[in-house]
Amino acid sequence: MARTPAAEKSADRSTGRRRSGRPGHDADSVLRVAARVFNERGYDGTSMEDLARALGVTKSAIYHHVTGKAELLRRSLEVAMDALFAVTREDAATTGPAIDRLEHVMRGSVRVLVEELPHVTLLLRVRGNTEVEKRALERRRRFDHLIADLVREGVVDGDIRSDVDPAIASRLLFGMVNSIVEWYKPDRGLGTQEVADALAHIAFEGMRSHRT
Amino acid sequence: MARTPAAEKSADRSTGRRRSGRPGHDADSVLRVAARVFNERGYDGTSMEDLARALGVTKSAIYHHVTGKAELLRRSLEVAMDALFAVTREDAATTGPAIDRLEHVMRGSVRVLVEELPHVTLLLRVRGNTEVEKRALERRRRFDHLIADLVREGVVDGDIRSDVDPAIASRLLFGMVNSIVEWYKPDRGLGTQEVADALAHIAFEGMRSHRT
DNA sequence: CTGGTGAACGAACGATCGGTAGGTCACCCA
DNA sequence: TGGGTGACCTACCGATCGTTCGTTCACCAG
Repeated sequence: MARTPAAEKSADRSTGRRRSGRPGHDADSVLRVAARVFNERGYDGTSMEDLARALGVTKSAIYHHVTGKAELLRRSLEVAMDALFAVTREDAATTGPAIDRLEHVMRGSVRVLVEELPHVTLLLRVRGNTEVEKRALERRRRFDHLIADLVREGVVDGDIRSDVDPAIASRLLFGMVNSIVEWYKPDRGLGTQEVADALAHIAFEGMRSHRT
Repeated sequence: MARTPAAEKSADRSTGRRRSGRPGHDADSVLRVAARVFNERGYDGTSMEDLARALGVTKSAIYHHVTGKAELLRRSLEVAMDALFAVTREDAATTGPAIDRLEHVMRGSVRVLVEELPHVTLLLRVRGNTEVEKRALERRRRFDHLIADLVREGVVDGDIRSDVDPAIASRLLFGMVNSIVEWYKPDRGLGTQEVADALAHIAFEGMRSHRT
């Protein structure tokens, strides 16, 4: 089990400070690579060998940084959920008309989704087989309820059309948001703003053009 | 490895004709169960043992009906893609204004998605690691291009607003459609029609209510 | 140049993976 | 009543899985 030269190395942390000890990966760089590989091959389809190869180290070296495969998944899902819930606690998400709060959460979700693409992608593919996944799904459900409540409020306010079931509408809405992970490529020139604008346009005004 | 009593048995085929030989599963009933279990645990997360347990037979019995795990996936994905492409060949999908053809394909996709839920769900989770998955992704890409073309045509016709990039719009649109597999439950009273109507409403007219 | 520290090493573990070989069982029809 | 047929069984294979063990390596501060 030899180390291969073509391997992803850990960039120095944000601070230029060098650490003591033998240089190499730390827990964060392992997590970052793991999330990427999990997305490429699927969590179950990724072996610790696959991870080790992507890291340029042997399998056993990974266990120096994390307790096991499940912890890598857990930490990745936590990063994603923490970022999403942070959006729902921002001022613009808690004050003002419901429809504006909804738009803020939508746009914030797009931002988080782009910034933490690998982690959020992983989150959206979780099926709930293990205990770790069940906990993540639980949190996701709370997030979804929050969205559905906003839509319901918007209908009561008269800002959102009442001829579509809020439960269905909120699901379709965030189905559209979440689908971004399926095609968004960070290095394609397309920015968060453009995606969020297109999303908000379609979601609130629709695609049909109303000629004057 | 004993057979358990609580097992899903093959219903007789559409024709009441009894087959000769020992009663039990056939290739179709195995495929149906496999697709369901693949969705519950993920393809990679599903062992042939898991399948055998769900079928109420031993692992080796499965190989009497199919050549292996990969064939089960291949056949499931083919069912899904065949059904989706069938929609694009219907009259209403090939004649008339682009925006109407687009709506027809959207509604048809919802119908297929509900009718072949397990197979389509599996299709939408494919990552392209094996050769079988790569072929399915190739077909999906052709389908997506077809949609994008319809949106572009609709813009040219003046029926679809031109202030959103057709490439982004078509992706968001079918992201919304495809997200249905994440929450739709056939036994919940919610029909294809209601979902398709809500979808068409949001997609074309948007969620905002325009008071008179 | 030495001791502390952090990272990575080779070798192996028990379990489980997808798949195979060859015989057995249960049903229908003649 | 006995073929023919289709479904299923037990027993096992080599490979790979996630994980653990004890040791070794590379760097920095003193």
